[in-house]
Amino acid sequence: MHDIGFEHHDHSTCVADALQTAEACCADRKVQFTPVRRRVLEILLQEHRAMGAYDILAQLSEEGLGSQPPVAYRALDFLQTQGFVHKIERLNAWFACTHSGQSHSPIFLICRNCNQVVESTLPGEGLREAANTVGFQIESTVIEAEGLCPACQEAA
Amino acid sequence: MHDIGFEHHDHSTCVADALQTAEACCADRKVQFTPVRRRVLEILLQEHRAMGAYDILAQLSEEGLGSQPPVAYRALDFLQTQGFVHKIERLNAWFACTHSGQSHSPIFLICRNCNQVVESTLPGEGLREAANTVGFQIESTVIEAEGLCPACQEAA
DNA sequence: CATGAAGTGTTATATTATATCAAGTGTCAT
DNA sequence: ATGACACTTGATATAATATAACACTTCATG
Repeated sequence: MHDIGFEHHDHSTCVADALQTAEACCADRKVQFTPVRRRVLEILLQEHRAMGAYDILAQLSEEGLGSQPPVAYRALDFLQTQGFVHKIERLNAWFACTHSGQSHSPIFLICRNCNQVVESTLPGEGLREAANTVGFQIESTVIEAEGLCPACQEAA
Repeated sequence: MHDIGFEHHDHSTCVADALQTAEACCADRKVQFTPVRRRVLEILLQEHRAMGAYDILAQLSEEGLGSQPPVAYRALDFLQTQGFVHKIERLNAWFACTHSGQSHSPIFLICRNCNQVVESTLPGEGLREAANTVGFQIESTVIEAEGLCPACQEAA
């Protein structure tokens, strides 16, 4: 039993479960869940924290799974596209998704002191309320949406 | 008259106005609105787009206002602290605030095609609704909050 | 005039991310 | 089976973003 997230959490089975979910998901979608991709996801699940690409690369490298940046970035891009990990823009770091498989718009609560990250979802009421329910004290927020502006929608 | 934001906008006076607001604000707060800081804000206001720190630095450099990265980053940090510019994490770029002086939680709509950025604020209803009102089509969102988790609040 | 706080100049370096080309692997239509 | 293609990986190089550290100046103030 470890402290994971902002509360106690039994971490012993969730890594294996999440890997299995991802594997099944890839089979469904007919995309390849290769050893490197699997291992990168596993590392992020085990550590259960936001990790830099180069932290992950260091682990891969120790295990002979590749030692150059593109190896890590490709795997991370793949996992992100499949929705298994998210990039935390504020930290330039990556985080294993805790709702893999389900389509969702995640929000992240990042502790500036211990660097712990918790993934949540936006309830109807808003970000402040989501934070309140877990006792998180917000100091600053990043809210950005990417898409097409009206002019570019017309042009397309 | 130029197209600024997602609609027509008279840009001729707003740069000067914003600079004046910033100047007054700095006087109030007894912080220094130095030439470099002023010029960086002016560049961002004039361009009215998200710019990389090195784009700004290039302009400063042409004008003899400093040629090394720290010059730009220091000015940007200052302007951000004062609330005159925001960092767009998704783009690693900086954007002059369109609501300087007022305290606010900004949200940003970023067009992936033309790279135009519009700053808005979160109305009661939420991000989707804010986008809808200006005709922006959201494809992905970044919602991150930084602060203190419950454990670190206790420790403090 | 000594002192300290804030700002700038400068060198060096750290950190994050991508472009590009070569080579291996599997699928599948012919 | 084999040639064409899509996809993945290996490897080299480099780009882009950001910070550490130290020297120097300026200016307000005790």
